[in-house]
Amino acid sequence: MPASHPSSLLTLTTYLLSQTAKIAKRQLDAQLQERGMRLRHMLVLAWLADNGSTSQLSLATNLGLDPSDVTSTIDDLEGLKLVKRSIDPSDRRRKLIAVTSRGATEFGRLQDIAAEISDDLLAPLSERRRAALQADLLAILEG
Amino acid sequence: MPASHPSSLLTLTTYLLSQTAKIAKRQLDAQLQERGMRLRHMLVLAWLADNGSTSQLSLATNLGLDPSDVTSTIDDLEGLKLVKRSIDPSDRRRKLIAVTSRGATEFGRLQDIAAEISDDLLAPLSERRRAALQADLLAILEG
DNA sequence: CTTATCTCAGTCCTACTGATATTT
DNA sequence: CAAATATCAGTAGGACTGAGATAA
Repeated sequence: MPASHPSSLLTLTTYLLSQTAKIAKRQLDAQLQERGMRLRHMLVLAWLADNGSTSQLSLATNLGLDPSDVTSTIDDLEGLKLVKRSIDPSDRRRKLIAVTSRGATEFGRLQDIAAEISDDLLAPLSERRRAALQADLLAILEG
Repeated sequence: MPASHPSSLLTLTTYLLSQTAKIAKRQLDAQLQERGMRLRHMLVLAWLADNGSTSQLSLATNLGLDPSDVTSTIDDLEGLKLVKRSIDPSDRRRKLIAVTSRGATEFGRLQDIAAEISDDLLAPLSERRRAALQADLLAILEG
């Protein structure tokens, strides 16, 4: 965490983006760590919650993770009883990863935690500006 | 680079922040790499351009870098003839780091490059919205 | 036989730690 | 002697690579 910022970078929106993102990331990481997880574990849970069971490879490609990292991430989540591996009957090379009910409620908590961190961070902005920020970032990501 | 995003995270502003920041970071990193640098080298150049000569430790604390990393970063910059070390006469433990004239012009180029990346990324937004985004992010960082 | 999926061991790179030299 | 600054060697951890195992 920088104690100050080079003022010639403060006009650079991308610098500001990186700095604010870093703050949010750290806070969420800290919370996740207390639960034996990291960002990628939450990413996987989110994907599964949204899209249902999928193979590990599809998790890797969709989430931009390395397949070998997915293996260990699923290992961890399975150890926490948050997901479950099962062999895809239609292609027995694949393992279908599914969230357990415990995993679903845990992901719900993680969402709450993340939303709270987000709210805290955005506290200096009015409701209206938060919505605008949200929309703008989405537009950038899609652009 | 994720091929898609878990839709339940798209409502999370901090997630969007992280994703957009990641894109910008990658692009800048790629440009810097072609010049034998990384983000921290640019950070150091920016700080020195703004604040004049300082010790390595002050660079470390102000920029949130590890002192041992500052050593190697300055080594690199010195190798590129962009900065110069000299012993602080008033405290001979300290080394004062100063940008060379070549370092100053190089930092100018880096600013241009970074501004271009920033502009490209923000292209989907109107001028007005970009200004608002800029202001909002600053407000968050100060908050 | 070739390809796809998952796993694992090993490698590379980065960040950090601890120790040292020098000066205050 | 104790504290501050810079350096460097070593360590720990993460990300990625390549090869192996199983199945299609």
